[in-house]
Amino acid sequence: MDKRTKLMHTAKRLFSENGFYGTATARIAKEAGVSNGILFHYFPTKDDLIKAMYFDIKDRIFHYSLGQVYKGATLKESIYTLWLAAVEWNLENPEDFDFMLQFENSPYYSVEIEKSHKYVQMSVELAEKGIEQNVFKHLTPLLLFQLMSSLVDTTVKFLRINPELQSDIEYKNRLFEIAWDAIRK
Amino acid sequence: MDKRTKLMHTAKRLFSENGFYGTATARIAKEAGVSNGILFHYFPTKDDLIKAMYFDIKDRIFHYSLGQVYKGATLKESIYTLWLAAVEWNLENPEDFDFMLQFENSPYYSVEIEKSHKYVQMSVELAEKGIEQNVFKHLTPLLLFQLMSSLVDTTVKFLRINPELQSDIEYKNRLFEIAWDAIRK
DNA sequence: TTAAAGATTGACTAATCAGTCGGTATTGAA
DNA sequence: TTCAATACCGACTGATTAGTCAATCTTTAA
Repeated sequence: MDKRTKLMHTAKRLFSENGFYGTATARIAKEAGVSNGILFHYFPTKDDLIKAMYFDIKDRIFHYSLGQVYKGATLKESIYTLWLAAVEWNLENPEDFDFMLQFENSPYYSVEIEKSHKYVQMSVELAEKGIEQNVFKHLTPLLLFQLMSSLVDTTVKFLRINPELQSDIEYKNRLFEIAWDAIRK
Repeated sequence: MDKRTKLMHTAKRLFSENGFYGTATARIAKEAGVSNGILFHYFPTKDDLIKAMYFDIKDRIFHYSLGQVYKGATLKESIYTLWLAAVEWNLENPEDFDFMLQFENSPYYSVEIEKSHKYVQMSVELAEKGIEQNVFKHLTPLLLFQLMSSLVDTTVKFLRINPELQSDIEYKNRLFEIAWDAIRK
């Protein structure tokens, strides 16, 4: 693993444990086993590091999710697949999840940043389709996506505190129905 | 306004603009027009200040919401009133809203802190009632509350970017139906 | 073989920060 | 009026922080 990646891994762990505030760049470098200087070689500022990490995480969850949906699936099936992919990815990557929540609720975040990502663009397109087909409630597509996302986040938080339910696919299906009922007509 | 309150007001503004990370205690004191020492007189540490602010905000939204519900209301009416109260309070107090989101998604936060508050306790009781009456989905009451809360947050964020919809009560009702559909049987 | 570009180091610094402290002013109850 | 508790001040400090820099090593391609 190259040093740039090592830095991001360590930073992710420290940020999710101690927050942006509580994590010194020197500590990131030290625990990553690299020099202090190399951190600023790859990321000119601490903020650059934080932003780079955010886009990296979004990319990874995007590719993971995309690999799950299959052509010819109904709209509900596609939504279900994406919902489940997001839930499971976040459960399997708790540090990424914590980091993302922190980032998205910090002053770093803006709607522009959100919209700029392919993951959101794809989801919005799907929402548009659902509205056209009269399956979803007639609301702004972006809103439907945001509602869905926040329900995914809440579901993940809940399943983290109740790990015994994580493998119960029946229960997960019931959790999906919440999200589905929220957006469907 | 006493200095303790002044400090909390200023801190709220600065934290919501620049985050916990980006806000120095000295700056809070300066912009509040009080001495540096008095901040630490009332709040032994910066963390104490942050936590005190969080509980203060939760108290205020709790009393505001409680004043809105009336006896003899149906379950759906009560939920609607609480939903609307939360949405409007957050819209009218954007700094409190931003502060709270930041806090709840930072390492400061835990389920214990959440459960400790009367606002949550009252909401959970209401959720239990809804489940008993077979009106709500049969899921953990705390989960139903958390889902509701996250839908409120998303709604508030959305209405902030679309201010022209804030006074459209018809539209707000449609936004409420999302939340209602999510939790009802 | 050479030379340029990129990777890497770690000691260093100027700025900033949370929190202290010694002292003064104000209040309120006895 | 007294006295103790509390409110308040702001200069101060020791620790920490993000970011720099001059130097060395490694890689690559001509």
